Amino acid sequence: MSRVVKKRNAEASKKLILKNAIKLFSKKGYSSTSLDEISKVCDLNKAMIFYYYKSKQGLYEAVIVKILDEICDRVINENKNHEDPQEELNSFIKTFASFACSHPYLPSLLLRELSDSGAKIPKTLFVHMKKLYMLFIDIVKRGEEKGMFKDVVPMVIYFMIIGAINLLVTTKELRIKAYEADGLDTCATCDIDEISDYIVRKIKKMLKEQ
Amino acid sequence: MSRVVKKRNAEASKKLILKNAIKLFSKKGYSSTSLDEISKVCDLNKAMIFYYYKSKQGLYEAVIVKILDEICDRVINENKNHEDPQEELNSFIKTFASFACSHPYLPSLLLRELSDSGAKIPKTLFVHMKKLYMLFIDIVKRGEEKGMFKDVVPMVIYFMIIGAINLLVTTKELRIKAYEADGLDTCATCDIDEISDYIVRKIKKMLKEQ
Amino acid sequence: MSRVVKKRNAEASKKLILKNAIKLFSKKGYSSTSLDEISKVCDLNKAMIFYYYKSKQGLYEAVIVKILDEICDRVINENKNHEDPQEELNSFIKTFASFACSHPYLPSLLLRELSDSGAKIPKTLFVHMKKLYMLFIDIVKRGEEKGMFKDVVPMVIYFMIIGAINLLVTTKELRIKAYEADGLDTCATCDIDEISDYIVRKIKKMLKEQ
Amino acid sequence: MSRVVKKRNAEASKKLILKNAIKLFSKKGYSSTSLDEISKVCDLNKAMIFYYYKSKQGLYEAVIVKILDEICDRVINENKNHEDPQEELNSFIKTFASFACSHPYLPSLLLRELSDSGAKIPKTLFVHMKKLYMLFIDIVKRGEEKGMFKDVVPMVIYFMIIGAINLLVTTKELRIKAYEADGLDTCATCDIDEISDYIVRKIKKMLKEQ
DNA sequence: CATGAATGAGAGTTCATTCAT
DNA sequence: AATGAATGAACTCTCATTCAT
Repeated sequence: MSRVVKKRNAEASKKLILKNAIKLFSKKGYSSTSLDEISKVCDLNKAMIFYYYKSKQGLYEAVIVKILDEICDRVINENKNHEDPQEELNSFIKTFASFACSHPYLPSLLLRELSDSGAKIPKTLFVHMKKLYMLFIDIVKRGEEKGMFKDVVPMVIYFMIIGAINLLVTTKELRIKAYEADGLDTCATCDIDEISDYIVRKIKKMLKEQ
Repeated sequence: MSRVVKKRNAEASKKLILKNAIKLFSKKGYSSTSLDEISKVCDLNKAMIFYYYKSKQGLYEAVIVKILDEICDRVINENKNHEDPQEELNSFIKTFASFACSHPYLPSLLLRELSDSGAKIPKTLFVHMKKLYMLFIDIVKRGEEKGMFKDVVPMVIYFMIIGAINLLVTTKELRIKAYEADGLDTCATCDIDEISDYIVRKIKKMLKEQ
Repeated sequence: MSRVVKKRNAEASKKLILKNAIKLFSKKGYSSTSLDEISKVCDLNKAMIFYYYKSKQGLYEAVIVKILDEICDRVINENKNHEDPQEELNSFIKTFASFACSHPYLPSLLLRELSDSGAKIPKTLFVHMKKLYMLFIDIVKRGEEKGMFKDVVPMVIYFMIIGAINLLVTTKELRIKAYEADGLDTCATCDIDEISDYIVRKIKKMLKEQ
Repeated sequence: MSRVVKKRNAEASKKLILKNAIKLFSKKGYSSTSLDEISKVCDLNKAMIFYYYKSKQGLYEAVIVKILDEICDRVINENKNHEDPQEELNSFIKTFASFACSHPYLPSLLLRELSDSGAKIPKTLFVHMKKLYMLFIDIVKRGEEKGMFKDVVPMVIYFMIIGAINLLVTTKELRIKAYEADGLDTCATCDIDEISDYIVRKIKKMLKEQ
């Protein structure tokens, strides 16, 4: 009956749980991820999850808040350096793309949550999702005022951008497989910078006057 | 102990299960949908699902194949009437959008599957997903050959189109809520025809030679 | 990581735990009361319960001993003033009833313990329960010797008295509800003095010689 | 991986579960009884309990209804033979006592439920408990009308009777132990008939005029 | 074809208890 | 004397799956 007692470092344990929860929830979705698994990966007792996050739902919300806060912060930060709305828009796209690529859980979580018949999304998530969209709206507004963007329906353009990037990131492996198997043109070898440059160029063309 | 045995022909029961499975899997996702629920909605015994579809996974694949086949057939059918690649592309977008709107399970399923760290997607599904994309590639190719489209990376454009439409359809309720709550510009009142017209216009602008 | 250590003298903390344990065990029973809850109500760390009372069972026994000691002391004290066995019996009944009423945990605990297939009752508890009964036997004996009580089987009479009082106290709310709902005659408005006067009168009639 | 499939007799399994649930809930109370234990005793899979009774609470209510219905039926049945309220009262007491003795779970369950801070008792239980009390009230009423009973507060008398009998039944083992250990007069050797005869005699004396 | 009884594995959650600090 | 981190076992409940009828 050897009872090995662990670390005893609250902050570390709490963070460890969150880190692994992000990974697993993104990979497998909410219901398919079990707390058993999370705790095993953390090498911590399952009860610790309840100790720190009250419930599975509580942990999940912590995960979402963490991820969305990070991407928002990053976008805001990058845009400090730009004054021109066009440049801001470019920066928005590139920042989002590179973040999505290096944190591939963001796209899957976003897609999964948004596809979960949206209306039931918990408030926390809702609020945090809005934040990112509002950053986008803001850029668009300023662009329109300066006469740089024409005929913009921000919701649709926003979904074109993040929809495409999200899908490109989450399907990466799949696209490689399809290319190897059937020689299908799936952009298998493009890296994220090429892709986001392309998107930037296309969106620019789309929004410019005339 | 009177046991009432329903007499229904086999085909009918099998179809009934598939129909309700489509509804429920789309609404709640794979793991959150229980076979108990599906069988109750069908007013059929749970064991029948195994009889016809072998397993939960088997039923799920049948669901996906059904949906993807339907959308492919629809796209092909609509395009019989067009000769011009630009018109074909427009038709592709509009057909997909209107189908997605009237079969709102398609977008959620597509997003969910694609966000499920794609590599594990079963072969059947894989094959069927490719079919739709190949229809798209085909249109693009012909457009390029005729010099109508320039600078096209089909995978990215494809994901822009279906990414945006999928997100717009699945977030419908959410966008209405956000509009009512905060007056946010979420395209809440646009109908799908306006939206797909807008997308058609923007994509056209994007692809036309300078 | 500032850790605020409460300074309270040991006795105070120990008593505080006992006090709240009495309340909670009586209200919800042994298994439905959690040490978490007790410690939260005390605003003390859960581990302190183990520090002072070794285990949940240990705390529970302390609770019971405390209660039974109190009621015994009270009965003994009140009877100092009486010489006549009949008056002592009356006093026993009234003291028990008024104590039960003002410490409503006594009846529930007694009933619960006695209904817990008695044989497993721990020794401490056993000893303390006997004490009260022996006070009763003593009164009866003297009454019989003086020829005042006839045909007394003390165990049965004892259970009639404390059985009735316990049930009346623990069912108070229930009886009010039943009266309000169905106009049932449940003695809903009687106060404890009327009731114990009635019991005294009836027991007297029961025991007096022909 | 030997999977032994059992009986396949619905009625039998359902009854078996109820039977063992009665035993265990009475012996250990609601929260201390685990469904694991019940299913093991039945040699049936735990899930069967949910299959037949939906939840632990559901099973518990079934248990209570069963017991209370049985005692009510028995009382009603025995009283068919009597016309005189005094005889009916005697019969009520004796029937209750002998039933309690041969179904010792009744007293513990009654005591436990009534001691559980009555107000939270579920409706089903509430209704069934009332039924027995109303049978009692009825007898008393007729006795008073015929001038046979005087000065009756039915709730108190009722609780004296069932309180005493319940306690005598549940403490049987305890009383024997106390007698053997300390020679205490605990009515250890009396059988239930002697006891109920004694109660009948005492209650009669209590209620008669003069 | 269809049913309902039965199962086993695992889910989220609670809780008494221990121990380093 | 007091704390909070950590544990393991148990609990209620769900679910995909099987099988006799």
